[in-house]
Amino acid sequence: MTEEFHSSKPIYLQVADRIYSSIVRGEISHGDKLPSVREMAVNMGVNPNTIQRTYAEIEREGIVETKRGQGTFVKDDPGIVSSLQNRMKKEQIEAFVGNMRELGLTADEMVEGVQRYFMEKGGHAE
Amino acid sequence: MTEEFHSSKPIYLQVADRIYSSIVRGEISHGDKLPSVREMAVNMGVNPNTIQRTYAEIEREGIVETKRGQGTFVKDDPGIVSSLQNRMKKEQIEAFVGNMRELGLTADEMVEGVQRYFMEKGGHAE
Amino acid sequence: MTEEFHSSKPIYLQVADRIYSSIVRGEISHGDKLPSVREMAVNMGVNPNTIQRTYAEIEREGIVETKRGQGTFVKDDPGIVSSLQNRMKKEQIEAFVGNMRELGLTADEMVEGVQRYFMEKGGHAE
Amino acid sequence: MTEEFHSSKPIYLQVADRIYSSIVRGEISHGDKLPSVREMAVNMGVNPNTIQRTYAEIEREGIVETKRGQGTFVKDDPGIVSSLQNRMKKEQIEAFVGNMRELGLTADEMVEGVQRYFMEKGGHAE
DNA sequence: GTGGTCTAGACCACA
DNA sequence: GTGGTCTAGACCACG
Repeated sequence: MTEEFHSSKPIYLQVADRIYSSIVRGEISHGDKLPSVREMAVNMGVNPNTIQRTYAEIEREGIVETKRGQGTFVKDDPGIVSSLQNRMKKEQIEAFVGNMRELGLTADEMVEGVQRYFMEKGGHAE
Repeated sequence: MTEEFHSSKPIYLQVADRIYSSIVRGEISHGDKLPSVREMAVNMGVNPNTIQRTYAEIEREGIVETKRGQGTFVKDDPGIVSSLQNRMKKEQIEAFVGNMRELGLTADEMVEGVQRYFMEKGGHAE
Repeated sequence: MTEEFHSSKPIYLQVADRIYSSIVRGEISHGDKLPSVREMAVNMGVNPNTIQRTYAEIEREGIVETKRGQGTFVKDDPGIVSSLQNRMKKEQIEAFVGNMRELGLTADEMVEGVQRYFMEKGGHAE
Repeated sequence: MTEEFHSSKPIYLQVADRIYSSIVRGEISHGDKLPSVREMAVNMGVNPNTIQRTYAEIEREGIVETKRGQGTFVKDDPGIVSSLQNRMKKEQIEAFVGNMRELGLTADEMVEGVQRYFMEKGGHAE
């Protein structure tokens, strides 16, 4: 099940993003074990070193902890999910607002822009 | 007036963003001449090679054209501004929605998130 | 009574440190029997293999001896405690002085640093 | 000028320690450029990837910043040296006190231990 | 089995 | 030239 990576963002960060998404979506829960480095490497079709780097990164960010000889686990803290979601949500909004502001847009125009996006897509509420 | 560039985005693209902002905000109009590569390089405190690359990039995107021996000019097309703004706006919104969707958020939650951002900031209109 | 181990130091050495502490503090005396590997493993909440390794290590260091079929005992030598304490103390001081010297600090500054540490902690004598 | 690394601590962290020492001792000042990754790798007799990791680590710790295409520089902040020294000094003292306390030693005994160390070494004030 | 480190050598974008 | 990423393959300590 090899995957592909397109963005210019480093693969090890793209993998981190996927893991974050899985956690936020509830596909992985607090306390769960992540696949081993080697296993994940095979799944993703990348080198184990790349996954190693991913795991080191998300551990540094405090989302995950490694238990020696046992593996890498999502921190067993029930608040980790909402905390992570809020953090990522905030980051996205701030980036979005900052960029739109540079285009000379007002708050109302930003909100309206997002609303219109969904209207034009019709009932595409996935 | 040396500036500083911190983002991980390449400097030459950050410079392009600034130029786009200036155009969209009306500080530069269609048909206007951009500063020479060397002049801009001094203003920005970066290497002329970097500005060269910026100009090549925004020319490639069709925003600007080079007249030999005269310099680089914003295309003398009255619609260029709104066209540029619309394109960038659309890009921002699509990226934003895509990212937020990955966090498992609904359309309503996205809109609400942006609105709340401005409420919490209060009269912080910069 | 499961415990937790955070330090980057190997768990089997952390367990050894605890045993050394117990001996030096007099909680265990020369000639005393240590808990069995399995018992200790349960107490510490770690794998028996890990304790096995701990016992091998402290035996190798001459603090403990294994009597076949009977268990692991602290050597029945009255001088073992002060000897162990002196050795560990010396190791700590040498490491400390070496590290501080690398920071360009003088002997006086080292002594003063330790003294000040306790002053600032005030009556925080645990 | 190949060097050797003995400690069980990873090489990339030992290199970091050396750089920190150089900064604290004033051999490198704020704003100075560090040797390039490749150059340092040759000096230290290790693989460039290892140095890369060192540089990434000390950048993450805020001691150093990289200017794209130019190199890695000690942050141009006059307070960086004393700040770094204080941080490392504090770390050393806390570790030392913690370890000595585990040996059942009192504050006075710790101070005395360090003082005696220097006395026995005689006028060995390097 | 697990994660962590290291080497070798390659390729890339950036300035 | 610089730092950053990635692969391939190896070795290690730990549990």
